Amino acid sequence: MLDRQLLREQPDLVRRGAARKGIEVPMDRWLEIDAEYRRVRTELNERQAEQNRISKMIGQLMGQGKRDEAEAAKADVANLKQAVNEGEVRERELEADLRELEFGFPNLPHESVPDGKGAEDNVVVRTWGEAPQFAEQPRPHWDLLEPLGLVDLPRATKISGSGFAVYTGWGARLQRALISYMLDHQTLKRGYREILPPYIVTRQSLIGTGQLPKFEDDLYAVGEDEFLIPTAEVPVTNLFREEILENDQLTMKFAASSACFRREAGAAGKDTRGIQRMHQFDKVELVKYCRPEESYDELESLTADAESVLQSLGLHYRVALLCTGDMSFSNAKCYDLEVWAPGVGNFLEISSCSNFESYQARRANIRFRRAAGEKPEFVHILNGSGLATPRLFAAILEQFQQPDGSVLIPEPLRPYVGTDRLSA
RNA sequence: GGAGAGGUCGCAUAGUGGUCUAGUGCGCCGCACUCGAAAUGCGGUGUGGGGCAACUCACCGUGGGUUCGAAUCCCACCCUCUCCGCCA
Repeated sequence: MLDRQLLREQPDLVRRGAARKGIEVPMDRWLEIDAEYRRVRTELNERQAEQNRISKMIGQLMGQGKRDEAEAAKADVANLKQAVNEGEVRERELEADLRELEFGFPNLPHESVPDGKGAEDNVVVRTWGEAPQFAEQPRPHWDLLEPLGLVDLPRATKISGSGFAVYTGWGARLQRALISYMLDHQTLKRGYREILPPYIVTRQSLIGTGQLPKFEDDLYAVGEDEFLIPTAEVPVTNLFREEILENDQLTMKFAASSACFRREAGAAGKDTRGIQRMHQFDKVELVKYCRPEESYDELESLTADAESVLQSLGLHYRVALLCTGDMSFSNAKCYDLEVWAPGVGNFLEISSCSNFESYQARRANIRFRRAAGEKPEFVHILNGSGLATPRLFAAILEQFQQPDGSVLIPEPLRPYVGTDRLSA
């Protein structure tokens, strides 16, 4: 959601920003309705004031026992009452029309975001580590999972359908270890507060973070108004919905692990092999609430926090700054972390670190007050995966596979997994 | 799931149809008094919207309704608490 003041006063800025994302917004239509809305509002305002005045007078007349005059005043107010009712209906319609249009306005890209059409125009801003060298062609993770007994995909399909994984034995243990390791890392070393959120949220929460009303088909519904979370971002960002925070509470940093559920309707073709794209997966999500002037510094440090997991495990990766054409609807700037998968022969997207500025805060009505007596302002909200487990799992298998078919566990992970090597 | 009680301005409370544009206490902010503080006194202290402004409108869990007028009456729903049932 964008600021109405901004839409009103700088429509060209909004139009241009949306155009950079390849979206044409109905700006003229919005301005037209807004003008009408304000006209109706002002007129309604005056009529309500008049009605209140007369009603108060009737009260006084009744108190003085002047019944006839009171009855006369009642007759006078009848027309006014009808006009007020009609005005209220009209106002509600216009307000709903405005909101509907506003849901279709994307967040505007930050000036530092490069223009572009799609993934090919993203800019790699840095690369960390070296790609491990192999004497022979390294195997993709889907060829390693079964021999090592880590995942049972056929049986997962049998019990749940395609797009699900059953982690077995050391695979299940590695999965659990990754989550514990990342949570410990982010909470103990990077200052995040741990959150274990519910996996089901209401429709209202999904509107707050922007998945609804546009992307209902991507979600698993478990009732009329309840849905499985597609990411812990949803419950964590909604924690402070409709609240006004104190200035000294900011910046707040949360690390939440959860299962994530995504239907991704019709997701045929891309990245379907192995465990790269699942309907259910685990993820540690980082969420920050901060003051507006700090959000771009916070984006850099959030990205660094997510990267630090990969660095601590010694995984080769790169960071891409997404271009306007590849970034999502509601963010203003976004870095993707891509981990090297030598078996697949590609970098896998393992984290997206985004600054939403006030876009989500405005939808979810999350504000803060700089000092007593001052007007509340919207906070800026950021989030990023830190990290998603299936692709991290896959990258570890591929980067640390050995000639004998075993996989070395990175040093810091060993206490969590309970072994230094996975072998058949 | 059943029965009962309840949801009012940060907190606590008052308010059962018309000076409620919601009172009072606490807290908070400002001012006065003071060398300073405490105490005391005075004033202020919610959110959103419209208007250049004076000002005004909406909001007493949410949504409807009755009425010239609703915190107050009616209907539906949500949530909290207590008890009962069921359950990991």
